[in-house]
Amino acid sequence: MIRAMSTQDSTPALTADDHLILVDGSTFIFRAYHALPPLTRKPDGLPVGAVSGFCNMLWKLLQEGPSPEKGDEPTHFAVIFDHSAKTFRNEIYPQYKAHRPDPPEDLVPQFGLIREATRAFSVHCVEQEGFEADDLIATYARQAAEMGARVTIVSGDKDLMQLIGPHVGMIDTMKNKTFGEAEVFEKFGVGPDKVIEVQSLAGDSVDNVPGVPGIGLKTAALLINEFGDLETLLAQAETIKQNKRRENLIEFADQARVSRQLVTLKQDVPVKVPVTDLSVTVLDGPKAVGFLKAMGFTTLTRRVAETAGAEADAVEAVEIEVPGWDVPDHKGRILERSASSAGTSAAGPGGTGAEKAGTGPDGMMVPQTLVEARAHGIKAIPVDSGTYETVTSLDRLKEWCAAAYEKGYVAFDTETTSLDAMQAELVGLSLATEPGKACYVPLAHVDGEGDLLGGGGLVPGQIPLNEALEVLKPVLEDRSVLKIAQNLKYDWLVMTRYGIDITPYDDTMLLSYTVDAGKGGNGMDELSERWLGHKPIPFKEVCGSGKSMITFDKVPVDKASAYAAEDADVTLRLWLILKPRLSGDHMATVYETLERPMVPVLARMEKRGISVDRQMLSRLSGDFAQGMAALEAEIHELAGQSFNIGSPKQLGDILFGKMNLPGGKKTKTGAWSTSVQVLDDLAAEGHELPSKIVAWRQLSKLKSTYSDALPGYINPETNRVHTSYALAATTTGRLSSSEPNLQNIPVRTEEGRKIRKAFIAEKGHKLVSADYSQIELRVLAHMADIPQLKKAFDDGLDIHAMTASEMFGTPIEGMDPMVRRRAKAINFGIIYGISAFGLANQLGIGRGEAGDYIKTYFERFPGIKEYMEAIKRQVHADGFVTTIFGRKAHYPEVNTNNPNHRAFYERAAINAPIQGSAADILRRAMVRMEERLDGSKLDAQMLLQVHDELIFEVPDDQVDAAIPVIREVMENACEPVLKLSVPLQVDARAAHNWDEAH
DNA sequence: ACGGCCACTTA
DNA sequence: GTAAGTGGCCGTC
Repeated sequence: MIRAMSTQDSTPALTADDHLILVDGSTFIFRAYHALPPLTRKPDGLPVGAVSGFCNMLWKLLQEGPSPEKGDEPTHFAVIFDHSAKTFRNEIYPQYKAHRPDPPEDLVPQFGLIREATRAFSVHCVEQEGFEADDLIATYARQAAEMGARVTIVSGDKDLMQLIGPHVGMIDTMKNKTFGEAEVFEKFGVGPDKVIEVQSLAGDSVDNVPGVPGIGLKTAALLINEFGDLETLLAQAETIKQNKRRENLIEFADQARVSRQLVTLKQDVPVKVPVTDLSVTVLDGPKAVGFLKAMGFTTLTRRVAETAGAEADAVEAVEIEVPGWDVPDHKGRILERSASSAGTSAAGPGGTGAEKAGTGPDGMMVPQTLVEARAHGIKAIPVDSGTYETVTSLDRLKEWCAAAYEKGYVAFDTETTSLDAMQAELVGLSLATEPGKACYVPLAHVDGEGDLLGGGGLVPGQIPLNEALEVLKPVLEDRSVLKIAQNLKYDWLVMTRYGIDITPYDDTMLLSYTVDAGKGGNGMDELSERWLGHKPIPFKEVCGSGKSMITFDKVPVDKASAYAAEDADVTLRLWLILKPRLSGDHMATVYETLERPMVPVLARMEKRGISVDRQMLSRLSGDFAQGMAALEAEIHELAGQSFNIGSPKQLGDILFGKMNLPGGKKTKTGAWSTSVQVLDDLAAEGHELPSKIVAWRQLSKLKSTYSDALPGYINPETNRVHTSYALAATTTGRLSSSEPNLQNIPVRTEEGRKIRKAFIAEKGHKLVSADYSQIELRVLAHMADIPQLKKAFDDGLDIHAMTASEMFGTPIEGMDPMVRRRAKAINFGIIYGISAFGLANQLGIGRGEAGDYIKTYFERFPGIKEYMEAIKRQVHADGFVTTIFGRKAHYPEVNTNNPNHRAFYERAAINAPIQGSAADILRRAMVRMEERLDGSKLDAQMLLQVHDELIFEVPDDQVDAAIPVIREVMENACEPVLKLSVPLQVDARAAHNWDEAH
């Protein structure tokens, strides 16, 4: 509740019981504007997104204070703003913050509104000419701290971190992150008192603080930790060993001193409003309600009215004048959204999402806020690796298993000798049953001190591996205990090799992917920082990296224990937070049907692997090398000199410098472009060299990426290649494949297909390739409901020829192949969120002509145009789009003001439901395929997935029986939940190698 | 030793 | 114009 304090007669000094909150208003405005979805006031389109974020933040702070604990409510409170752009710093260094662009036009009117909002909440609003908000904050913070009061700075600005100390804390409400000395140390590598020294060396490109060239944060911290402060360092600069570093420190000493002045906050501003005057005053209910009503923030209006005891209906919205705002800004780009949905989105972690949140119409809590409440509770228990148990006896292990039974769930994680699950050996295993309650069970640590003899012996005190697994197996396979893991596929694969098939299970990575795809990574470290505000011990701190990396079994047990148990602890906490987020919007169905069941399916596929013909690849490498050598000689001859053909830089110098060919195109970084397009153009002008370069590059790629590299992936135990599929790597729902990537094995050229021929079936078997024909166009025809397309698919027509016929009026019979090619390019373009620029590039025609094609296409297929517009509306309003099965793909930055970025996200959003729905269908097919083949008499095994294709290995005599089963499962993959209005068609073939099967 | 850039491979 | 991963080069660590 708001603390009522009198300010009438006296302004007493602050005491230890007081708590001053200083809100950095200026930075908040910018951050809120960029982080939150745009929001405009209903009647006139006045932009108010940042205002909304600000009001919600302010209200929450006034109500609760910066932390949920009781007694943290502020007694003193002020919002501090920058007065004008020019400050005393510009006199020291004119370029300071000089390259800042003007604020976006729809932000400008919100500056004044936010000051008004501050006053409407009866909060002090302070700014002073000649000083930045940061200086005022520094001054107030120092004064209050000297009086013994606590100070909380509300800001995300790292420049304010120098103020942090015993009395002064900092909180970033937008990221839900608090900063103490530990966080400062993490960021700057020094304590708050040395932040200035580090900043003066490292500089800051955002504020245009120069610093010393060649010195970044890391080096700066190193130097300051060694020398203490800037002046000492500069005085002893001659003693620095590194040549360049020493020279720069000497040459740019004065620049560093100026930088120091720029970053040092002024703590003695002659403030016009004394700190004692900043006490919290009684909220003027009607005043606040009047303002909020005028802004159209219905939810917050109601809440404030309830709390302040004001009758919302009785209060008139105040008139708000915004200079220069009379014409509504409707460029069709910022869509109106209900105030209630925008209102609370600032509160959640990862808060850029615009999903439905907050309170329902009757004020009841809906899941999103429950999730927030829960997250808060979980965060309150610190992650502390000192509290974990190292389990060294069977009795203790049994206790932990009993705790898992008691709870009904347990988070677990395996530690192994390798990132490759097919070669990894179990080293230990961690468990967690409650936040903060976790253990590590070391099983195979060795004392490998690296000496030549000795070492290699098991560290004493570990439970024998087989005995531990005997105890754990019943728990890991018990239906009544849910096993929770992060990226379970890895652990599942490791454990299945030890004879344990984990079930049932949840996977926090897949939970995150289901609800937040597109918002960022789903790795544990990232999720931990996002949801728990905690940075787990990095793997490389335990095992090192690069050449000096050690395997986990060589890690000392205590160190391993801290790392491993923390992983289980964090995993459990993430589950507690993420699992409830599945409620609503069919997210649980998506998780249960498209994500979770994929884990064992993919694990089995990876485990099976595929055979490659090592000799064939080796011969190919030889052939490619010969071809390259011949081309190399010709190329050097034509160039008149020897150079590295693989270096685009050197090649550019030769072609466009020495030989003076007409270049023209440049890359992003300003270098000459030597892309195929450029080289092909040169070849078309009759130059001999470029086409040889293109041919050389093709061979070089085939050799290095495929024929040379693939044999290195053959597992010595199985003699097969085992790729790794990532389930949560793409925004759209596709899988990705790596180490090696088997989803980009060459197919287009004759030379390339030789690589594909090296993928072979085992003796007595065939490879069967089954691929969906035009699955994305079919999905589009269904989603956008296009009669001509649907009919064409029903009738089994050539879809590109039909498109051409529809567009250009030419009959399908005897059609010019070039006409069909254009239509095909357009069909692909549609799937990719077409642009005239892209189509023109693809077809080698002018932008205008390409635009005409698109126009004609939209006239013939108006439903496609409508579909695209609907998607754009949706992604701007909600921040995400959905597939036919309800999978979400988020585009949190789609509302950016950069027109190019905006268009890019719009195209991606148009593509996502098409690509993603197809990916969903594949996933459904794969899950069922595994069940179906498993339950049949067939010995057919699913080995690979390549986006629209599945590859199987089938005994010779079962091929004819397997193919109809495979087709049947794939063609009916949508059913029974969805009846596609277009048939799915699957083509399947069998052969000894992949090239001929495809 | 690591990361950005460029080029090339697939659906 | 969409979605991915890998390898070589090259500059900064």
